Amino acid sequence: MKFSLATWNINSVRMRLDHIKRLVEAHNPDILCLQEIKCANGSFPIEHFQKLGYNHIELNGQKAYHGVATLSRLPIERVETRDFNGTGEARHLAVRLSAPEANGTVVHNFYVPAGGDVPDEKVNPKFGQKLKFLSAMKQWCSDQDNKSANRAILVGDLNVAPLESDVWSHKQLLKVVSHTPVEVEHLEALRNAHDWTDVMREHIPPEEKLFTWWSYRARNWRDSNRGRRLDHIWVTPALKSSSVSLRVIDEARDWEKPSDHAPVLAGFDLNGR
DNA sequence: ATGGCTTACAAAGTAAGA
Repeated sequence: MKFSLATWNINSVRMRLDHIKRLVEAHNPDILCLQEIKCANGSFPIEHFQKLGYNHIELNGQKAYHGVATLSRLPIERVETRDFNGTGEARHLAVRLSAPEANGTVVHNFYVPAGGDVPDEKVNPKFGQKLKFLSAMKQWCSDQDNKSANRAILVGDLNVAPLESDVWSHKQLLKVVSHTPVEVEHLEALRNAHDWTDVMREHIPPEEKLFTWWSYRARNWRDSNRGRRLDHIWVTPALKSSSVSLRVIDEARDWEKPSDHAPVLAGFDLNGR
């Protein structure tokens, strides 16, 4: 069973309908995982996605902030949404691929809290909440049974750039939220808690700079290239060899009134895996 | 100069993103 999946922090789904159409026309992902849809479920533009052929739609939205959506051409079943911080914010959605050949593969769509400006939980509660969210995710992974048999894909805006090559300047970002050592430690502990594979870095060597986000404030995002890799695609050990292609669709960052994140597109082949 | 911009919203200025 082959399929493609795109993950994209869309920064308001209603502002970006043309961009979604453009991504679909150019790359036609079978599954689309969106973050920061910034609308309640009732305001989600379902018809727009149905017209594009996404007839299987699961939402975890909230008004104005955050919110995730998973849209699929392949049949999916909603599994759950989890509130890792107990804040009531919409930051997770899990669905299962219904096809028997998928052997129960689950797709987790995440939007980890950004964490505010100051990387000190004593003066910035949002930073503490981000670390708490990552710790709760880690605990959830540790608690899973049958870790070697679990078939799961975890994608989304994890809001941490773990490697030196995941930011434009490791040295200059050590005290900037998203690349501080304590955040990287939390992300790595989470990854190790289920032995997740960082699919992007399976395809693109860790020596090579790789970004998925560029600030709106740069005069020319491509020339200054002060990016970070905040968006991720991970798989469980059972799916380690299932990822057959990967690309950051950075041209989307050049479209008119873009999201500050670019989509990440991955191809999977579950056959015999 | 990694904040210079962008978004949502009982709507003008806040809050939030990262």
